[in-house]
Amino acid sequence: MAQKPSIPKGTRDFSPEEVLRRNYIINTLRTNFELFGFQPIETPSFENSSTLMGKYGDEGDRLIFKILNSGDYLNKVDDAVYTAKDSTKLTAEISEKALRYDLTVPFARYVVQHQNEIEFPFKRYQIQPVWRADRPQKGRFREFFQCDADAVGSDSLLQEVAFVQLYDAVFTDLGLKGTTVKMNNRKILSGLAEAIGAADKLIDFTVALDKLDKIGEEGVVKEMLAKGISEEAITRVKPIFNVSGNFAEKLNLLKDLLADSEVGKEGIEELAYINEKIAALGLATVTLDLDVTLARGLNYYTGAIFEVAAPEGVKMGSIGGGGRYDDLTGIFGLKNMSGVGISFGLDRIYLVLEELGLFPEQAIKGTKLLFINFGEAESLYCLKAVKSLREAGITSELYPDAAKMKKQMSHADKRNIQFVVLAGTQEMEEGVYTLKNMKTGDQTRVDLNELIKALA
RNA sequence: GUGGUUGUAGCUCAGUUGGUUAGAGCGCCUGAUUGUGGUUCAGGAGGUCGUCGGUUCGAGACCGAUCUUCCACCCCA
Repeated sequence: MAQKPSIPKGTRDFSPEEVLRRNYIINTLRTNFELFGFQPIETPSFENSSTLMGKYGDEGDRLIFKILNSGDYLNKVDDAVYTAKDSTKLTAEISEKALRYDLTVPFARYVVQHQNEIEFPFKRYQIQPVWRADRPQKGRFREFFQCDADAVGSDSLLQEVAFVQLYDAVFTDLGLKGTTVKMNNRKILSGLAEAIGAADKLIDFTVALDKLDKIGEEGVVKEMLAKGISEEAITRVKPIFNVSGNFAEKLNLLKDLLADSEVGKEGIEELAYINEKIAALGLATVTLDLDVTLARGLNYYTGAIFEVAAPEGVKMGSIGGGGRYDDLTGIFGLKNMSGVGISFGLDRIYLVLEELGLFPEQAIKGTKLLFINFGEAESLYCLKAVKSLREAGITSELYPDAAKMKKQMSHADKRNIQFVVLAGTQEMEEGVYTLKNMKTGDQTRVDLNELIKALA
């Protein structure tokens, strides 16, 4: 079947069942975002290249989908650039638009562009697809949705507190028990690097540290050595490789390590503040934890760092993450605008809910009742009932053709429709409907009012 | 971007060192059953073996390219 049509790699079609389930998650997110006072915005699928390029590092630039200019774009290219075959330079000349790579940079652009209309602090949420020219892997696609909530224009740590509560509210609503919100702080990481005399190697240090649960202590040490961090420095920082205890106990250990680091102490204070407030307010299902190894290649996070781990026993990486960036909008010329935000990993949450069987039947049901079509007169009789049922909020429909009964029944069965109505001449004469429960096989004759009552 | 891996019916997969007409299960269609689906029984349809090229008397199998799948790295949600 060579001629079979296909979709680009890393993209997906969603079946009706999948869309219903995704919508269930998205609706839960949207409800809670709004409950917490976040306002929805949307931005275009594509931006000017200049808005996106250079914001995600060299690696990021490579992964941005570029959109070819319209018209005879090659004809306008500088001859020297064309003959040189320098892809980077050529790209700039033949493409001036690119697909959205994440929601954060467009949001920063939005804030700067509309700064005079926005009332600060501004809290927005945004649920839209983004695109990356990455090589697909399990759970990694070239088109996927991001579900972000961010707050700009406030340095208050109460924002961080609210985000922990937001995670708690969402995962509680989804019935997902046992998730852990892991927190860290960029200032602690800076402090650690400083304390061991490797302040200049902060990024290498954190990237290596972040891999602890993946490659183990030995692997991390090896990578740090390879990056030029001294053995002595590594020995000093080793206690954090296997810290245990609760949030406060871990903080105490850090206090010793970071006693001489101003920035480190600041980070500890921030985390302690957040932990105290959360402890006083209480959480329903989420556990708040401190994870010093949390670093997630986040060059732009300056304060809090969040990551959400799925319940233990579920083989799944993080299902959410976020953090604070003090200079969110600086790249677009608006200084001193601090932002903090979190993201929910829709696809991964979907996989976790599916694995644990947590999608509620109710939220994903389609049509509840199908009327079997026996002919012209009977259809009209049925359609009158359909109208009343729909007014009563009951999803119902009439099979469009007077096809063989077997075909219609089988259709109801395959679509998982729980009830069918058989209404032929007999029922019409008596003004009743034969209602059949497809699960139990039970059949009863009811009038319209009873029919509505039976399905409500 | 680097290294590997996968592709045979709608789906999941067999297919011997290269040898007639490529199979199974499930699904699909028809009938048993003209007012009863899901179960059962009988029958049937459906494949240029991802694509293009090469080796060979002969290729689903071997070689090359390309696309696709999945995995590791890089990076990331």
